[in-house]
Amino acid sequence: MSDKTTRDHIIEAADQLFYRQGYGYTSFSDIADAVQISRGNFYYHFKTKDEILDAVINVRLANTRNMLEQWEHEGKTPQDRIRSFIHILIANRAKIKRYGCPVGTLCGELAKLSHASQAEANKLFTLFRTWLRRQFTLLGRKADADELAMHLLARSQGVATLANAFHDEKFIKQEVKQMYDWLETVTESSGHKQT
Amino acid sequence: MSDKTTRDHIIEAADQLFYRQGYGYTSFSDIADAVQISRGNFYYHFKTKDEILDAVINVRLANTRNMLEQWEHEGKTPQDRIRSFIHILIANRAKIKRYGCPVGTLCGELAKLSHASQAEANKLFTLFRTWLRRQFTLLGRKADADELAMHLLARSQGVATLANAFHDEKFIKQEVKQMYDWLETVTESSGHKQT
DNA sequence: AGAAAAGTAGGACAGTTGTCCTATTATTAC
DNA sequence: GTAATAATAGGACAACTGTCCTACTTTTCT
Repeated sequence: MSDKTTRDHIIEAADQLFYRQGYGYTSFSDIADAVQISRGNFYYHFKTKDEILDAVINVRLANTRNMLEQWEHEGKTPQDRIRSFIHILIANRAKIKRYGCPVGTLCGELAKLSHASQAEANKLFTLFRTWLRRQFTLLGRKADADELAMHLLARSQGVATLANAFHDEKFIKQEVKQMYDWLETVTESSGHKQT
Repeated sequence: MSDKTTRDHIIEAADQLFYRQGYGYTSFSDIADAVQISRGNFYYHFKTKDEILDAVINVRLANTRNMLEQWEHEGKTPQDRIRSFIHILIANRAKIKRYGCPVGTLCGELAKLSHASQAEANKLFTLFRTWLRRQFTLLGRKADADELAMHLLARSQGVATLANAFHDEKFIKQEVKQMYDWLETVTESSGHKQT
């Protein structure tokens, strides 16, 4: 173990810093300091800042895929799996309170920057969207599966944004409970046709 | 009319640029160019960048207060007034698609920056929250008025975030319709419990 | 052991940032 | 009309940015 290369350490540090401070406010020096490496050496591993960003996004994409796959295996029913998604708000509530949602804040920042990697970052959203859509389809809501997926995604994003602004963890719990309830109603009416 | 001082023009330009590009990515030069003023003269009106930010936030606070007051007068019922709130997602859908929510993105950025004006910016959220809470109270939902207000705020934020990421206006309309429906259910159950 | 490759350090570079100063012009007050 | 004040322009300043180069050290391979 601990076979991580310097490159991996850089990506890891950048990942954290991009989340906590944002991409634009994180400098080469910040990352170099965190990894305890000289700024010169840095250039050996990454030519540009955009290259680091791409690497970070790719790592996040890989991690997300793994997480979704695990949920897929762990959850016996689509409801269980969707509950796993909702639960990340609880599991990460402390960080969300301080830094917001890693996906939402990154995509938001890159949008303002009109950054070239915007599309890549949005794939993180798409990953969740597609996965959720599949779960809702399995739930018998094929017709509005995507709508439901987007709805749930949006609610998660809203919760993260407000929890961050108001520094309020209790609000997260409050909303998560409502999301679980909402999921029940979706499940119940799954055979029929109702919202 | 057109009695706006140079100072006002600066604030106006900064307001726009902060929304479109974000606070951190907007430089003195950007604003000076927009107002067609030299960077040197700029310093005469604002000593620091933070001063401009504070001025912009104050203008936004004032505008928001006016807007809420207008809704208060226009709407005959609390339902009408809350509908006015929901409707801004529709009215501003083009800008939201491109730049996200002005309040949410600013607060998010300042949170990452740990900026001193964070609390001031959050007052924008509080303004909506308090106003919505009052409307829900008038609706007979005194007990959970704040909860409902936060819920609606969160949903708006989530819609804005995703509409921005996916560049999707149709999603806004879709969710707004659901929010109107949700408001109906909140309204219905209000009279029965208590008046 | 010695050669080749991989990794590291330190600093140069030009550009931009926010801040600040001074000289000059426009406006106002008496 | 002249003095005082307000407003503007242009540029200096140090600090920082991302990028890039070169010299040095460590590791790997034969």
